[in-house]
Amino acid sequence: MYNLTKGALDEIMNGVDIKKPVLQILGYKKIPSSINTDDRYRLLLSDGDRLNSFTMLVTHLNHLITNNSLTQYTVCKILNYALTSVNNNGKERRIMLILDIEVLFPGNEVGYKIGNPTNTDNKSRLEYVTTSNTSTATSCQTSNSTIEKNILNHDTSSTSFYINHSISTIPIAILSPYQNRWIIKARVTNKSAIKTWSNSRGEGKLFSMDLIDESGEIRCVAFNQQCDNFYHLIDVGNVYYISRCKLKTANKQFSTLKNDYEMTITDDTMISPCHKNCDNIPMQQFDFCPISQVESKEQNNLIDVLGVVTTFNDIQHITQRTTGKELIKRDINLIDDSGAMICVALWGKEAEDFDGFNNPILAIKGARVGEFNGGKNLSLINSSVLKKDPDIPEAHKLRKWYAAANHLENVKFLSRSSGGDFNTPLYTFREMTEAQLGGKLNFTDLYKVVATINLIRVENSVYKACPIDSCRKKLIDQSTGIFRCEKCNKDYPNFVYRLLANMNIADATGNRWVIAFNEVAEKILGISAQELGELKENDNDDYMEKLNEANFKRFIFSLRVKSEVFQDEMRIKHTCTSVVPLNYKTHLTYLIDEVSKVVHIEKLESN
DNA sequence: CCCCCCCC
Repeated sequence: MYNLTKGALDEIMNGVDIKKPVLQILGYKKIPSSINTDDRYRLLLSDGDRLNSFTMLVTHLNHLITNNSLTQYTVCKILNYALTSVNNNGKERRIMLILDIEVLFPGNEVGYKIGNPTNTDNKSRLEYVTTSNTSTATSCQTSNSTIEKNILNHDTSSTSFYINHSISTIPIAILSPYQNRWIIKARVTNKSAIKTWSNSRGEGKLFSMDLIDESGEIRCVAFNQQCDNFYHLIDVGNVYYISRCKLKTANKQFSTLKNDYEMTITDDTMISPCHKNCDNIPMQQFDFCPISQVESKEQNNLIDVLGVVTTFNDIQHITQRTTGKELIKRDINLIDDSGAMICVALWGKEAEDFDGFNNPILAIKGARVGEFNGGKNLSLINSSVLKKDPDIPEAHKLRKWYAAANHLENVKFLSRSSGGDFNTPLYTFREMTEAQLGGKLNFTDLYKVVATINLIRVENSVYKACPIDSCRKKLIDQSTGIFRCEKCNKDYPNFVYRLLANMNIADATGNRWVIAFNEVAEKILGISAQELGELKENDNDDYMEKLNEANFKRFIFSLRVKSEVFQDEMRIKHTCTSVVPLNYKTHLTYLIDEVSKVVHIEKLESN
């Protein structure tokens, strides 16, 4: 009824590569773990003849235990495993590390122990084992040092020396601070730039890289001298033999890599390129989260996404508030077949060099989830990896999806920019009036309009305001260096400049008088309230010129309609709540599904 | 030994 691969366990423990053995689970045990590390599970396996409990599940398969997929009597196929050894009270013990497993028959369906398996004897553990297949990597105390000398002291030109040898490497998944004298064979999937730091504990430089093999992944950091020694030897995408790094507990806060540890390069570390038999070492691994699901992710979560670039903004120069540091940022919009679109922030050189034309596909590992204006967004952080047009099946699938029509219909926009609100309609002035008359637009509703500034009223565009945050009323200048606030009923020696831009803006269908205050007015005028106030004080011509510069500027205005009674007359007031500059380079990120309308307006205006 | 990820 159930065909187990009889005799497989003994053979596996003796280093014979058994392809996909079928085994029965007779039990499992949680291995006590230290704080901050994942639990490890040890399985009791049977091949029908023999029992063996020196088997371990790789931690990223722990969910199979917790979701009860690997219960007693389960018959499963071991799709991939690695043989390794651990130090067990001074004795070397071979361990079968299960890297991938498929349940053939659930335990409750099988319901009994197959055959009458007996304990394997786990002796002869120190003999050297050759393996022709690197998937059954082995580690053996006695042979390691010789191999290390042979392979790692060679310069890169003579790497062919060891290519066909069975090098005793261990899987990344079992690296721990308690393992020494190991070698791993791993692919570098990401390499940071060299970074310098300076703090109370000292200063220095470092670079880090992400390493991956069949069993797992780990971050590796090189400081100072080692940073200089190794930085130029490492190429992203290549496979290396790496030995003798120091392991320490990883700080999960800064990395998405699935490993409890990270490693530091030491004086003794040796790194040697491996050019052959690397096909089994995986490339970058992603765990893509559908964009629609980002909505329910918590702030600061690190996630992987795959999406098509629909639009991208110009770079922005930003001053970091806390440090005054100049930052370069670029926002791009990603869409995927989950029907959602999200704004992703790139920083620094990555932002500067980014080319988003022709709708590239981006795979991003470890982007940070942020919240703004009630929406969600993503931001690349130091440890994030950005891959453009990756050659992976998911990307090809997404490309096909994007090439088909309708992908921008019914898109859910997860991000809210400060400029435009996706939820507000884009109207022409005529449409806005019709909407009001038709009862579609309430008097408190926001709407957007693409318009040009005809004229800014010069009078009162900048004024001296009450320094009290909650007041901000226009002060009466006593001409004695004392300013009176009638609202507070107080005199102040100081004031703050505030802006009030009273503008006439027009599109092809009409025009309106609108008012923009402070931050929004600063954006429109391209000058801070303080600067404009000083300009007005010092040089009226410069002040006038600055204001006139704003004429004929084009924006997407977000406007709020408000009615008020003024001198017994009902008036409608339009307040500008935000603006997005419209220039030929700006991609209208927030207007994806309304681009045709913008184009339509532009045509009208050019007539 | 480092990086807590920037801005609207």
